[in-house]
Amino acid sequence: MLEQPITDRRSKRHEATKAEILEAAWELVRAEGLAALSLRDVARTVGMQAPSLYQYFDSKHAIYDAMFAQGYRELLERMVWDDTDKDTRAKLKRRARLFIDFCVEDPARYQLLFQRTIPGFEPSSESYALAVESLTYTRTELGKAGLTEPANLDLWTALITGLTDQQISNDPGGDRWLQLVDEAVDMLLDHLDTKKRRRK
Amino acid sequence: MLEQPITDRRSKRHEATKAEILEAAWELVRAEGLAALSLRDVARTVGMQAPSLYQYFDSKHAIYDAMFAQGYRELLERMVWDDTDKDTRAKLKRRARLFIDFCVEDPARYQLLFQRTIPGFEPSSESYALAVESLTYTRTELGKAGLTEPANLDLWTALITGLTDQQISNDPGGDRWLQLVDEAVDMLLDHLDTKKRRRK
DNA sequence: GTCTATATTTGGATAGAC
DNA sequence: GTCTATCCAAATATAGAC
Repeated sequence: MLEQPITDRRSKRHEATKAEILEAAWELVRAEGLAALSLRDVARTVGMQAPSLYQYFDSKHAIYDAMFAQGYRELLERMVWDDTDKDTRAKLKRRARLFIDFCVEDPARYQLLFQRTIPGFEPSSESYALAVESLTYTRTELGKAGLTEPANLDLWTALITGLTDQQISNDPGGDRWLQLVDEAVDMLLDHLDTKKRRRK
Repeated sequence: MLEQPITDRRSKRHEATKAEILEAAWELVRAEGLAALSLRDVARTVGMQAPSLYQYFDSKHAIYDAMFAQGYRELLERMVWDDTDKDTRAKLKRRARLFIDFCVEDPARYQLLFQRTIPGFEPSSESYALAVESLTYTRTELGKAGLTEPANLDLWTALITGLTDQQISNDPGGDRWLQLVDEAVDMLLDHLDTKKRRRK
């Protein structure tokens, strides 16, 4: 009897406000840097007073945690969306490009998801599960393309994150390293082909 | 007449204390994370009160700046020290290994020197000059080994920082990506050889 | 050159009124 | 659910005594 339609409407409003708060947090983090986020700023951006935020998030870390989860959900979504079958090389190049674009378009997010830089922050197990899922998914995809050996997967991740890192650190907004993605993937695949052939 | 020997002794002592402060800062940063550094902690570690530090450094950022310079001086020193002539491939492998070891052995220093993560900190022009010098030196060395084209140098830096980044982020204390350094360098050099041969 | 005392700011978080 | 008021802690930095 207490469960009325109004409850749904309320919780919907609640979720909407949470989303609004997170959007403000992303905005600030992109502008001021990940570590510079403050609750007062977030509140001001959404037109609230800081204490009101506690109706939606238990702490500042809870906000980081929600952003962490949101980031990985977005990445997973893009990967699944992109999942068409095609020539292996072309597919791997697109995969690489998809990941690098995702990182480069929002360095603050990259920092949050892939680097350990906020002192004291660790994702909740629920959020962390999303990170694991995205890693597993990537591994499966690479496996389908013939990249199965652990060492080869490690070489892949090193190459891709290296391009990402350099692009973000040394040419933000440009494409100096983005241009090299296709060549880099070819280099890696050629290398693995040669390795295989030699072993026979 | 005012320049007496005592002045030298005093300034020597002063420099020694500065060095002591920096050593304490490194220690803390390695233990607590780069961003977590506080003047109080530094002072306590060297057995001082926080305000006394201002006799040696104008601000917290000045400490970061001195650490930044120290880091690059150390890197330059190692690079020059390692500078023996030898087979090109072996030399490049050693160069790669030297850089990656330098980064991996102190992730906090890596963060300070190569990533932009402390909000508001920018190295002074004197310190930045050391960063440029180390980059120039590296480029010269790679040039001697035949790596001259900008795109190829960019591919090199991407590969090396990628290995570094993965080793630090995903296997701290281990050698999962360190093991791959030689293979990665071979991969890159083979690729460049092939490229050159094809163009002829 | 080091200290104590303190100013100042900032920011996370809580209590309680409305 | 939002606010005001406030607490508390931490941290940079300065003033001035010794």
